[in-house]
Amino acid sequence: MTEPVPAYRPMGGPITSQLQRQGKYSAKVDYLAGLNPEQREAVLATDGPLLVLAGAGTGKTRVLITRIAHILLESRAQPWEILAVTFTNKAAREMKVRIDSFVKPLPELQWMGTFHSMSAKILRKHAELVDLKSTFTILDTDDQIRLIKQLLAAENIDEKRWPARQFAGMLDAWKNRGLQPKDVPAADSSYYANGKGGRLYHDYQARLKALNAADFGDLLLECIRLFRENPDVLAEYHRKFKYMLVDEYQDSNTAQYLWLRLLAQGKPAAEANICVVGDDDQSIYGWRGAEVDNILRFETDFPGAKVIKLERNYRSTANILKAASTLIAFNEGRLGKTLFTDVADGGDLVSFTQVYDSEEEARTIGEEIEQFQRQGEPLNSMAILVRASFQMREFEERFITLGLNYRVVGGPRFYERKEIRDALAYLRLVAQPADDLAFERIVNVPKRGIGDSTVKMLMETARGMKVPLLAATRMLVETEELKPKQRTTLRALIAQFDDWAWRSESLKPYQLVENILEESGYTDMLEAEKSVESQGRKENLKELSRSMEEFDTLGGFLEHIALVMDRDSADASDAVTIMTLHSAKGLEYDTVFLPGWEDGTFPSQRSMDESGRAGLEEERRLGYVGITRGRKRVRISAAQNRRIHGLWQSAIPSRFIDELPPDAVEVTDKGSAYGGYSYGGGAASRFNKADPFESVYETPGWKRARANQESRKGGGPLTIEGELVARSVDLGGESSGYKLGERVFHLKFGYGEVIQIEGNKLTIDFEKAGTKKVLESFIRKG
DNA sequence: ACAAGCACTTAGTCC
DNA sequence: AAGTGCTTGT
Repeated sequence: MTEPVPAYRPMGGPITSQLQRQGKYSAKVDYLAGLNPEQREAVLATDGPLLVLAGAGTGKTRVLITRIAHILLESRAQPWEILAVTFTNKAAREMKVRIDSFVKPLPELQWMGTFHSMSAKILRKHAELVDLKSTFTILDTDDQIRLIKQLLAAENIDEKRWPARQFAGMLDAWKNRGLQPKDVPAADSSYYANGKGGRLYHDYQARLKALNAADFGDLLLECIRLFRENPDVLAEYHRKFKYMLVDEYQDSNTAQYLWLRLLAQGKPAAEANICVVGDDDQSIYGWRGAEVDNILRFETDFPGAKVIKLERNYRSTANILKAASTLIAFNEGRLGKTLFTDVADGGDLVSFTQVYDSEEEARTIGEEIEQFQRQGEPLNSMAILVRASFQMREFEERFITLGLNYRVVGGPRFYERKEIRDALAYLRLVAQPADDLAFERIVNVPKRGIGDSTVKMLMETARGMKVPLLAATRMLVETEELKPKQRTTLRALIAQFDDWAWRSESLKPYQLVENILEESGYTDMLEAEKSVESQGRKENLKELSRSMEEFDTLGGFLEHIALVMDRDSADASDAVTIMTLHSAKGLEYDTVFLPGWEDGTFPSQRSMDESGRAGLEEERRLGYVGITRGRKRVRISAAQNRRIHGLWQSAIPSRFIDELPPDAVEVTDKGSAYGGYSYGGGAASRFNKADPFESVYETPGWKRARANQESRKGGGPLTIEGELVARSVDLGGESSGYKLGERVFHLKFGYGEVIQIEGNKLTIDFEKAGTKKVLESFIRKG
């Protein structure tokens, strides 16, 4: 394994220019120096399949980058012949930047990016082979939901009983598993809306084609279909990609796995130049369909694959590593890596603090941050990592009062704001006249007097003539069918769009959007509002236009926003970072705060309810990810009281606290003075057998999950049975389960008497609350 | 066509 | 506590 190290190539001089002329690269530094033997081996083993199991902070990214640099410097491949897939755009961007410090000239790695963006790129080239045009729109979750709602309405499916979100979730799961409509198992497809699930999927796909659109899942799925149905296209990419690298392989789902395998098939499995890097202990996307099994079976898929483990941690102190290792050891079925460090000094103990409520938590952390700041620590070296984004607000509010500079990563998203989405809808419709979802969104924004009935007429015409809404409108305004007022309005709107489309050829995207906002009356609408909010909206739109300046084409910009939903990445100011544990993966900070370690919040109750033990283990890995982000200091806290859905709930510290090693953790309890739950034995309390939550698997959530699983095993598709029962309860209509004059009880309004029945809606004269119209499902017999 | 008011829901993590 | 979507009133 000690292969000879290539000689250091000096920079500058005639050699470099000669290399450059040949399209070759030279090293800026001795890039192999400083790598440990395992890392070096992982860099040099360029040919044949390679699995790198890299624990947190073991220099995984460095290995990937050095490996790419090595391939380029050895002239084994050109930049465009290297496919490097990451899971986040952040990771891709970071790698591009870091490669700059190794190699010159800066190679243009056009095939480095997320699975989704690489797939989109391939799909645009061959769109017509999967019934799309190369200008297809990428739908986000919001568009997806609206589309599903339309389908549900068309099928007369009650959206109350069968929420669109639920179907979106199922669609997502199918697509993550690489299933086309025809592949969906019968049990799955019969689950939703009394067996309409499968057909809805089919209809949904048909609608996407009509809209010339693809959702996130399609980007991969349609790419897979493209490869399968067009061997010649696939062969083209086999020839193209000489080396493939995959980061965070433990997070790949089945569709991504299939996608990769198709691309790797250009050579016999044992000769495929594919390198995957991952850490089973950091698998935190199971809910998104990630299959840890992918990493476990790599050696089977690629026989003779070399496996290299990276276990030497360069990031954290011994105490932090000990805390993380002890916690993760509670999981079963690991590949079993053990992180170690050479540094003798253990460093600061990991701290655990209990506070009274989330407000005090924000206050305490704010004070600590200010203290570190006074000691000369830059704010950039500190981060607060939360389980769920609703926890962020409290910190933001506190930091605003303190005047503490902070930055939120992946919080309330810029591109999901209403005004931004409106502006984007205008742009989408200009770029893509078949984008009916965009048309519907803006046809009456700002208000033009185009109401539901007019829109309905447009939609009927569009459906009848099988053309997009914009085209249907274009025709309708030439007839007598519309009322004069609407006809004039729509005719003007069409003319505007034609004009914008024309101008989009010559104007830069940011100029176009400014014109559109001005001419559509959107800016005037905000002016007229005069509210504090509308001021902020105008600011956001300016920000949008600014962020568009770097784009030369409208299509390029729209692609960017669909796939790259992160914002102000270029903010250079010194600020504390607030983000979720999920988006923190791959990052590191000197000081890391981990608030909200309360049972139910973290580990999340829903995760445990839905996925039982597997869910709990994924939460534990999330904890492991959180702790291992810290270089010098990790400060965990838990609130005794937290407000959830506007109600105060008391909470006990996370069970994970009990799984931390007592000798690496220091416990300070700020909350006990207020009474309430008093935390007993510090990190050592896991030895206290009297603790009712001592066993992880006896908590209410776990019991519930287990009960669910039992019933599932019980036989037959649980879902059909469950549904049939539910339906027989209220076949609704006139045969409501209630009679006029009957005494009933409502959770919120108390007792009352039924005075009118319309289907599942009952009018009830409540004793205290007066007469209300209430859904049947919210009352019970009194 | 649109605004206001009300009942009911919602807050899990991301490309 | 804040947001959605439905119903009612203008």
